[in-house]
Amino acid sequence: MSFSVKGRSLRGNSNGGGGGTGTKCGRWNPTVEQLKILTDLFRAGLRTPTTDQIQKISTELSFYGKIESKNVFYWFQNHKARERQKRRKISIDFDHHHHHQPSTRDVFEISEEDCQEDEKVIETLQLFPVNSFEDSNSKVEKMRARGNNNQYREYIRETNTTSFSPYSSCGAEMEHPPPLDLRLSFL
Amino acid sequence: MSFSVKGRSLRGNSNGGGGGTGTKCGRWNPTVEQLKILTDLFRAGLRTPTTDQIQKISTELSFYGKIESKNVFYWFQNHKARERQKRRKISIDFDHHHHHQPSTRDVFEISEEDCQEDEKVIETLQLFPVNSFEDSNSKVEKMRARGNNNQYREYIRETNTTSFSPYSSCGAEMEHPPPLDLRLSFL
DNA sequence: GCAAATTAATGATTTATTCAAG
DNA sequence: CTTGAATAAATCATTAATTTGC
Repeated sequence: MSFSVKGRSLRGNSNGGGGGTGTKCGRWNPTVEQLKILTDLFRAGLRTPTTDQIQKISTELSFYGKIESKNVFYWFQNHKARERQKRRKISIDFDHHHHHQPSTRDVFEISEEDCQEDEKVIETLQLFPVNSFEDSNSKVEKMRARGNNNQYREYIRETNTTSFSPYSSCGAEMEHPPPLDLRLSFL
Repeated sequence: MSFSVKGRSLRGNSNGGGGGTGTKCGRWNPTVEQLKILTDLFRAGLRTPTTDQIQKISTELSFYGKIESKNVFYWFQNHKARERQKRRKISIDFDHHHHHQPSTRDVFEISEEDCQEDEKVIETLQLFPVNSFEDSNSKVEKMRARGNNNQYREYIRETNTTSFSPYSSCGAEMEHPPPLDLRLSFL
């Protein structure tokens, strides 16, 4: 019996420099902004940045807090792996599940009318599961027709790199980061 | 505020499935018993029940009132999401309260790394069928079950497995449902 | 006390992701 | 690159709580 006692210590552990206890830095801890940018890059399709890209990202993120190139490298490594892991687990469960039970997906169709005045009526007949093996094909077809989400992945987020950064010029100290769309253009 | 009173004329739906008393059908409204069981299952670690688990749960809960599989599915989806949401909000408040700085850890925006989803501790749930004398306050928050897989989104449209309770036909008198400890064993 | 009015919960849908197969 | 599968997040919509004026 394994609990996953994953000590998820409550937040607020402002470690990595702690409350004035010396200058010792533990491991890198991304700030919200850093995390947001990294996540956006990931969503934009970036998975394994090149050394050059890592360098640029690191530089960009350094505006929001201390960070090293290796942190960026590790982040992508870990994030990619964990996302995959998550999906893989689902797949395993899925297979396992279907190994024990046939898909129940294409069974019946919706009967919006199971709400009825008199609860006495025995709807059991309609509701009885029954084996819909012979009919499954048409049902599946219907499902397919509806279920397709033709949403193509949006790699295009980066496409909007209009190559202009109000911050790139002049050495003015920037107080606030540019909006995301612009920030992503540094790559 | 912010309630969009959208036309959709009410069709005089008085109440949905409330406790097995005469009803029409609005949306499903869990009875206390149903809610208790669902909550217990969630506390026990169940997060994303499989299709067959949903079916069993639904059947079990039908002893207490009308219910459909999809209700169970939705309940877990919503409950899981809202627990997560709640936790996230707490974190934010916590951080605000502590004047967190941008340079420190700032994890409230889902960082996959801290936000552990439901792990897989299926055995835990399935192996402690009975004897779950849950005092409903133990700190087994870490326990997670991952029995998951396919989501109902499509399934629900094709399926309409209303579990009918022997009670829903009123008059019929059946033995009272078993105590909770036993009830949880149906999974 | 009691409903109309308003707010809080929460059931039900839709949308946006991710990985991976084709 | 496209599409299939399976969500989780965001949102919509309806019901329950509650507040409020009488």
